[in-house]
Amino acid sequence: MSSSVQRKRIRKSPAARRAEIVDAAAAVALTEGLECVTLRRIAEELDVRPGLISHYFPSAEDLVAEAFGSAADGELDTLLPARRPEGTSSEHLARFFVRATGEAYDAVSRLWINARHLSRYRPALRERVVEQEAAWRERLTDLLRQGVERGEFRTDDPEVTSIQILVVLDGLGAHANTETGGRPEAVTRMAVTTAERELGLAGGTLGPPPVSP
Amino acid sequence: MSSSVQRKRIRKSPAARRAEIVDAAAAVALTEGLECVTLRRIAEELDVRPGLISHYFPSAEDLVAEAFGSAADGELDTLLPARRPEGTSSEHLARFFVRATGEAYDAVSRLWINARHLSRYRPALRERVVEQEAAWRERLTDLLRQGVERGEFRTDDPEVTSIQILVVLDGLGAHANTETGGRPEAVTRMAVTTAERELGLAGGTLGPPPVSP
DNA sequence: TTGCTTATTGGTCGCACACTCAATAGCATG
DNA sequence: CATGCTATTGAGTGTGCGACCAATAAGCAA
Repeated sequence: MSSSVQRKRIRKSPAARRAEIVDAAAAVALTEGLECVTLRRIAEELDVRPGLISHYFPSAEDLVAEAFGSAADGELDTLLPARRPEGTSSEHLARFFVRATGEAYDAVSRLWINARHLSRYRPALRERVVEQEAAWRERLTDLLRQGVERGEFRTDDPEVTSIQILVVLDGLGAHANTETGGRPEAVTRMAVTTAERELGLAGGTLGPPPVSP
Repeated sequence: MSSSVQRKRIRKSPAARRAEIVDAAAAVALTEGLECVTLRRIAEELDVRPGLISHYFPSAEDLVAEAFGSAADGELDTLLPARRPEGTSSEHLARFFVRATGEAYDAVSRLWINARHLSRYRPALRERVVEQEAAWRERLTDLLRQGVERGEFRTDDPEVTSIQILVVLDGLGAHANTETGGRPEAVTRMAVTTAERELGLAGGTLGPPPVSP
């Protein structure tokens, strides 16, 4: 009756199986946390035996690192698509802030906190975190640079500005696990405010204007 | 020979023993991380049997929460002393930034990341984190309010300003476990810059001035 | 000094984890 | 249809964790 009682083996190509494992691990990492990415948990997810996961990832730590990398990659792509066929830089940046401030982003904030903490003990994960930090920074820097070229933004150093924006976002996301009540609007708006200030934009260009009486 | 081979029991008052346990747990939390606060680890630290720790903390989670609370309390007191007999508010705030930006603060940043993440799974710890967030916010708000009263600072809402400063500090501290190279000065200075801007102070009032040619 | 309260021990249990490896069976290939 | 390669299983190892509890002895009070 239940499909969980599966006896028959399903044999897949190494590439396909590996991808399947990484996908499942990334999903678990994003929803339940990186410490739930265990051989048993992922095996259960795919309805295979734990030994199989070990076969593809002889060290469990590598799977955890891969899970984070994959999840972060995916999030970055929806947050700041590499290809931006149409729209102004301001529009792209505004969309970025909408996504990165919405409640749906909490899961991503949690993942980053998770990874940043766990990387204290796991070198393989730490490497991935450093990689992803660079990737996110570069992707945002690219967008800012494009805006500068188009004359939309004005900043001496797009990279410094993008780091500043990301620092504020990290600070806002830090509370994703504890946040209870609402925050003052001046706090919620900090990321947008920072961007507008550092890019020489008028208030309200990148998001809802501060306080409408 | 070795003092670790201790047979003789040392019987202490419950209050003293409990305090001793919490102190040891706080120290381990600060240096090795909250996941190292285990019955066995703390027992070893005090050269007693694990069962004794269980006796004082029937649930290990409560010990972890207590360890974080104690460590955070201690750090807050050296960072923002409640009693400020002498000196201007600017001086106190400047000292705060020196401490909260120095390399010695990395351990504290790590502890906060640790606690914020772990509180995802442990309700008792989460409560403590929320408590400490409030305590830190209030302590900083008090300092800002005092500065406003004395005419040193100018801000509409000291609490909002203090949250903004703390958000930036959280953002800067987020990388305590991965930081490799140096950061641009404009990033390092973000906390001070934010404070100066939001408090209507001239650049350089609260820390080393930006870029000396 | 004796006795009593209770802080402390030592041992045990069950659980979840990563890791190992010989045996097995799916499936593409001929 | 038979065969060989190898993806997959099943079973077992060792570790560290929290929790539990009866037995023990430290040190205070009588």
